[in-house]
Amino acid sequence: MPESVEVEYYRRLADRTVGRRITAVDAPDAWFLKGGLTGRALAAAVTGRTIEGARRIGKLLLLDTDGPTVGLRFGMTGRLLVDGVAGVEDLQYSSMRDEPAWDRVTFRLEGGGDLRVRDPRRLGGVLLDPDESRLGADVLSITPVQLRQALARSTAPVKARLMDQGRVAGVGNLIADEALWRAGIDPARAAGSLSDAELRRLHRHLRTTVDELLSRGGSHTGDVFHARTPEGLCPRDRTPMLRRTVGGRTTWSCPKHQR
DNA sequence: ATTGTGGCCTGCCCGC
DNA sequence: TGCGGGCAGGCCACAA
Repeated sequence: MPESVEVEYYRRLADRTVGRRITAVDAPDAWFLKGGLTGRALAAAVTGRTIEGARRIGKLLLLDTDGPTVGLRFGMTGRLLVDGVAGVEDLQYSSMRDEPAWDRVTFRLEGGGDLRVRDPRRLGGVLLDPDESRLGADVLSITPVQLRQALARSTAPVKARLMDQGRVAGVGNLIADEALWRAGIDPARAAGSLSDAELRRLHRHLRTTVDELLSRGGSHTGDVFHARTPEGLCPRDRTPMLRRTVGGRTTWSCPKHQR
């Protein structure tokens, strides 16, 4: 599903729209417009505007125009298409069908072409001038100090804190499980119970996990991904993987080396 | 404030 | 062969 890795691919794809002017907006699905936004208001705000940049904070894609900023969220099944090209071909848990009925918002661009969000399950959304201050440090650039601050003095499971977008932006279920597996930390541990050494280890693995998933091609390319089954064995020590719900999410971990 | 839970969205997969 | 239940997880509302 789109975690920070996929949204980073989307950002790179969206770079193709920089310098192009928006001529029209199609927003047929009112549910997809968030924060009281209407199709009419969105069209009025951005029609005639030129896209000046594409940024990403966590899982939020931001399109800066010479007017307002458009925020795009992809949930777990949303794909970005620019001029008919998909930002991600292989999206776990979504559908690869070419189904225009799933286009929830389309920004038509001058001279032909467009940028659209295709989301079968409608879990994503569009925001106008989203409040960026509500997001924590981005996982691709988070510092050890920021990670410590995000986890310190919390009794919540470390995995839940990692996935709290207001503390660390961009960690979804697969990245959380992969990084904690690599760091040898039990996802259910209280976030505030990590030692300095464990915090440093987690920070290192978080960064390298995301770097590797980016170069491999997606959040589903982690070492532990194929072990997320009832018969799955830990790729490191061949121990049967443990399936639990942690932080409200299906969680796979190794009961032997994750402590 | 913090933490946990349940609901929403709907295509897809499995078993009968 | 068709059908129905369960599942996936990001996000939000709400409760304690």
